[in-house]
Amino acid sequence: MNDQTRRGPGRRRDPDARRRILEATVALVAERGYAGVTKEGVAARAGVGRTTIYRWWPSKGAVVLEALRGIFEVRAPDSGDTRGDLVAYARGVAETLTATTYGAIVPGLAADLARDSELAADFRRLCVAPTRASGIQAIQRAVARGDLPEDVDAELIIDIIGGVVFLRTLVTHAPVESDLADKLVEIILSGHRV
Amino acid sequence: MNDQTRRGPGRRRDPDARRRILEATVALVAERGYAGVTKEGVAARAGVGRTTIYRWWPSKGAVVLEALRGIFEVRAPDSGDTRGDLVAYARGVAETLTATTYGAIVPGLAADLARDSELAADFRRLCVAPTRASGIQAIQRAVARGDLPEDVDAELIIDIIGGVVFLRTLVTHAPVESDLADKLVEIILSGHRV
Amino acid sequence: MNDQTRRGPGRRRDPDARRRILEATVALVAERGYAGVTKEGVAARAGVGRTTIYRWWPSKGAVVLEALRGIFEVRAPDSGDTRGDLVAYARGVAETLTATTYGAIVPGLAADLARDSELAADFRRLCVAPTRASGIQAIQRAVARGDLPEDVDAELIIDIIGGVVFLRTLVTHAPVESDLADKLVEIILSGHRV
Amino acid sequence: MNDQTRRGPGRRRDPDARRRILEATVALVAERGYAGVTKEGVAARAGVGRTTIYRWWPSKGAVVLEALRGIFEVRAPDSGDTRGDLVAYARGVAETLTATTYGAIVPGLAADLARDSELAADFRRLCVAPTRASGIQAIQRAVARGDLPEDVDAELIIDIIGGVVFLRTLVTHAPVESDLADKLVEIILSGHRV
DNA sequence: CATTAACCGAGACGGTACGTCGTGTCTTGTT
DNA sequence: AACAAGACACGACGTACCGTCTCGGTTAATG
Repeated sequence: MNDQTRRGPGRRRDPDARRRILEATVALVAERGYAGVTKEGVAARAGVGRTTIYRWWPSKGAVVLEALRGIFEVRAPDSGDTRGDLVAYARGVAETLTATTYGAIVPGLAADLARDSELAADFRRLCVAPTRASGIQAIQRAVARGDLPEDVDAELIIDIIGGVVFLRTLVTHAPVESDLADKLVEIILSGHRV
Repeated sequence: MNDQTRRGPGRRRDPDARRRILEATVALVAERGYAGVTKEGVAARAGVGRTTIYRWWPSKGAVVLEALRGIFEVRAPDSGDTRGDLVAYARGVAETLTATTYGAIVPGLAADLARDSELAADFRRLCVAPTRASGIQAIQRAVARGDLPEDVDAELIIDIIGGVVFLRTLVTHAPVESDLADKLVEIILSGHRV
Repeated sequence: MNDQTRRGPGRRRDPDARRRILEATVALVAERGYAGVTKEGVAARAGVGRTTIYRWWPSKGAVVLEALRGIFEVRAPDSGDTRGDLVAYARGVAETLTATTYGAIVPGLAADLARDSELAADFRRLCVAPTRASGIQAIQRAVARGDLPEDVDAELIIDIIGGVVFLRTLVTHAPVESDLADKLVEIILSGHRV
Repeated sequence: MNDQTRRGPGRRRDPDARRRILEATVALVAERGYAGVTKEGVAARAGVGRTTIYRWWPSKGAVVLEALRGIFEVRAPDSGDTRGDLVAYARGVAETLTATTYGAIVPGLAADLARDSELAADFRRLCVAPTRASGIQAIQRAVARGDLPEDVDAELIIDIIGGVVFLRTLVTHAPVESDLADKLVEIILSGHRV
């Protein structure tokens, strides 16, 4: 989020302070969930002045995002087997979304995203886009292989997979069964039978 | 949510106070979004003591839920045309989720749902269940008509429709195109071709 | 500063909280001087929410004023001996102004008075006026007795006494000798010899 | 306060930086009063690093003192007329103390003087002593002339003049009437009638 | 018909967190 | 060596809400 370029003379940013802040954030999210994270608490836990957080991040969401962006990563394999690749992708999405930390973050974060479009853009860029891109590539490979029609709406397929898991996790709190991935991929492939 | 049984001698609940609270809540949600609603603000706007809110609702989410549950209602038509009915349902869902008020509420509310399972249960019961039930009935009629196989996973179909719209509205902030409903229903019906 | 009149229904002001606040203020002034008093510190010491202080006093100066107004009290005796009464008054003023607590407060308080005219008015009304009035009465008795001319400027005499002590205490930090009162009164009486 | 001698190799003190700091201080005192002057603000206004201020002055009071010491200067004339000289001196004191800038500084500065004895010493040496010395000389000339007795307490007379004006300006906020100087000198001279 | 208790408005209270400002110390690179 | 720039930990500020609590009033069924 911040590069290491110089910015005129003066004391440089202290990488240790930033590290402690991010670690404290991770710990607090794990312990108390997104709502339980406060700048006050992070600063205290990190042994850092509250001002330092304000200096580098505009909002709580931004800190959490940077601290936890690593967890939002799913990659579709490239095995040559369309069904297998898509199922693996769907399973990855389901596992990530139902994992403890993710569940502790996303609902609260989503609320902030709705009010902070810059944060939302960062979230999409850092967390959503790479995963989606990986899924879309898998679909494009399937098209190349002739397993899906050329005019397939890859975005929509990705959204179907993500949407169902997202909805069940965050809204209906319905279980994400182990065979959900298979069922979804079955419908998607059948629905696009060439 | 509240019965009208007597409760000994003394004054009964003042329906006017409740009404003013709910109206103030609606107004505040519209003006400032879910996060902008506070018990303090509602009480002030409603000309009501803060205590009165505490007396009748356990949380801000509960007030908002009661004040706005009416907006969460989609019903699938019963025209005899499976595709038409499902498209109408999908369009209804999309329109509701993209409507101003809904967008102002759901992200914040979802954050509270994640921390308050009672509120989550109420939300599902009052807002989610009726809409889902209507969609499921439409699917059951399609099965009866022979348009969908008997072993169709109706829940999953409903979740596909809701999930895509939900995801795009709240997370990816992607546009919900006018032909989304058609595309979704096409995939679903093709994916279950008997 | 606040009377005990009703102000509509509701929980009444808690006299215990106010008492604890004022006591903590006195203690902090004694320990650390006026500049060492902070609302934060008072609240912590008094075991009180910071808000409670903000509710009842508009500024730190106002709290200190209420907590310590008792110390600003000098009364001229009425012995029938003009010189004796005035000397006693001057000695009282000198003793008060050189006393520990007073010295710890007044310079800092004076700085606030310069920026807060309401506070300044309260200070004059509560702390300055009664003492001055007592001195002026002594002068009027002297006039009645024929010890001072009828057209004497009583205010000026009071200000000479107070001014010298004030100046030495706060600005020049010069000692206030034990015979200062006698010398001052001598000059004043000689200067108005009838 | 600082000489221009060399001090080993390296860059010498930048007189321009000092000048800019003092000018910025004067401007800020005029605009916002003593309390409105901050090291941060001075540095920003002067286009100077905050460190530079710390290097040369130990406290805000010291900067203000150096920036504004010129305004604290009253000199008694030497006309040969005792009454006239003393009245002129008293008028000068009154005018200085009631002048805008002075009023903006002294109350706040006095608060700092009470806590910083070094600053207090500097203040007395630079601002108070010369003016007092001038007044005392006028009194000594009066004694030489036979207008005042030999054992007159010159310090006390100076303090009477300064004290009354000081008290009215800073504490009672009473007006300093145009004939105050005459009245004071009248009392003083009558009080020492030889 | 008087009692009486539930309900209501108002708001005081101890708190938590916010975002801002200033402080004094420090570090870095430039002149 | 002096300087600008500014990062850092810290402390205090004034504000906004929170959840709990205590009042005095109103009101309507019950005794």
